[in-house]
Amino acid sequence: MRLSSASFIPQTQEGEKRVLNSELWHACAGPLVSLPAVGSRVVYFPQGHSEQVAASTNKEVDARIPNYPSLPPQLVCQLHNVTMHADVETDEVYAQLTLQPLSPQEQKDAYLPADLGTPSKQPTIYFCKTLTASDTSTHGGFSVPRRAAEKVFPPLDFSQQPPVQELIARDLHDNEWKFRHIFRGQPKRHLLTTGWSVFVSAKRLVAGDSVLFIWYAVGCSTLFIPVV
Amino acid sequence: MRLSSASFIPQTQEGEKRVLNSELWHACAGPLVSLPAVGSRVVYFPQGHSEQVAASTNKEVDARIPNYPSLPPQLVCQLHNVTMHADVETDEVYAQLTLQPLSPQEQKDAYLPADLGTPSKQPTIYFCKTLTASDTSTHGGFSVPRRAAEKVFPPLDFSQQPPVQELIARDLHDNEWKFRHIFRGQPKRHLLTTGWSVFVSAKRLVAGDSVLFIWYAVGCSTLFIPVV
DNA sequence: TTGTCGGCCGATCGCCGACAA
DNA sequence: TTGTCGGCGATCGGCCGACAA
Repeated sequence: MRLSSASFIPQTQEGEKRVLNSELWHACAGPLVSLPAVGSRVVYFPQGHSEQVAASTNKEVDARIPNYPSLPPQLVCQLHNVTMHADVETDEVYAQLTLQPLSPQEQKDAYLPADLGTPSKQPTIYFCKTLTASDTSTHGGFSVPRRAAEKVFPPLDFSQQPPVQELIARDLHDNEWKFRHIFRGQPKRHLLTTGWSVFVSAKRLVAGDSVLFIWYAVGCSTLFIPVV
Repeated sequence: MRLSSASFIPQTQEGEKRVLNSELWHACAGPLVSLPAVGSRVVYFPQGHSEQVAASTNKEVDARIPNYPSLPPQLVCQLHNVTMHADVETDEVYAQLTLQPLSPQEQKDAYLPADLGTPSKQPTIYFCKTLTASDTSTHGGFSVPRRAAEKVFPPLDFSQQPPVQELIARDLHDNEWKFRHIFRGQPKRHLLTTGWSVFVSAKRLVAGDSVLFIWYAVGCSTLFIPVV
């Protein structure tokens, strides 16, 4: 079971992009995941790390994390850098932390309480849906929950019949995805049609997987190209 | 550019299968590749190995081959085991050698001239073709060079009109592939049709890639099921 | 001898509202 | 409100010989 995500993010500046992707990263990671602040002190458990990597990759871990017999079970470290990543194949999010072990003297020299990390902020304008069999079949498109569409997608032009627009979104890897968003049927409902199946097959989504959309209202108008 | 291969190998016994896959492995590796015999002495160059791995994977090699500053530039080793492998994704062949470094004393104790390796024997009954645009397009099948088909494929029943049969082959991973082999057209030519496109997409073959067929005449008749 | 193409037909894709849960 | 389905048109896959390199 996997989670795919897309955000409607304008590519205005590098700085802004990084901030927005950080928000998408946290939205995918969930509210329980928090990252410690750069400069704070963290305790690193080599053995636990080895076991977790071995469990998640089902591979021998020796080649990646050499077994140093002299390594202590836990190390007090200073956090130098934090970068957010997403697996190229699965979109699974993970973070890379650069740690520097502190000598016993350094630990005494300037003791500071450990940073517990800033709690992850969930974006308010987003929705997450578990995909149904119909959503992932080749027979049709993606049925968008009504309140989700009204909250997250830019408003449709209801003077058109039927109301329809093109959505352009970007995923964690900054890939661009285009979706045809239409409001049709009896009773009326929001659907993503053209472009949806490409996304499903590219992300290898199956029923039971989840998809997450977030939206930034600011400066996005140019990205949503209304279809005449 | 990649090489895909398939052999028409009966799955009679484990032992025979191993021998046959060894032949397919050597056919893919090419005549210049030879493997030293188990028990012989080989010289291992850690630095050269690191550089080669780094070049072929385009990745940092530090994580896989730790840099031991005290490691000598070359090590005389005894070869304990040789296993042939093929990459699951690309079918690229490679071998895994288990080496044990010999102490200076051991090297002196029983000096034997280094084994230069048994030269790789190319199977006589095989053919290799570089795929054309037509071979890999979705429009049609695979055009088999006439002499290659007559040499490697089992003979067709020309009393049928057109002559046609089903070929069952196995690749290096022991996966089974079925191809419809037909002799038709004006002028007449050998073609692989049904089943070919599945192979192309599964192996992700493109024009310029090569495909290699080998055939063992002994005991293969049951594997070639004539289509009525 | 064989690489590419037009023709053709069947399978699949994917958009539509109907309908019911 | 929304998951699934039948209907259907459009597209694509893939088998055929024609033809020429």
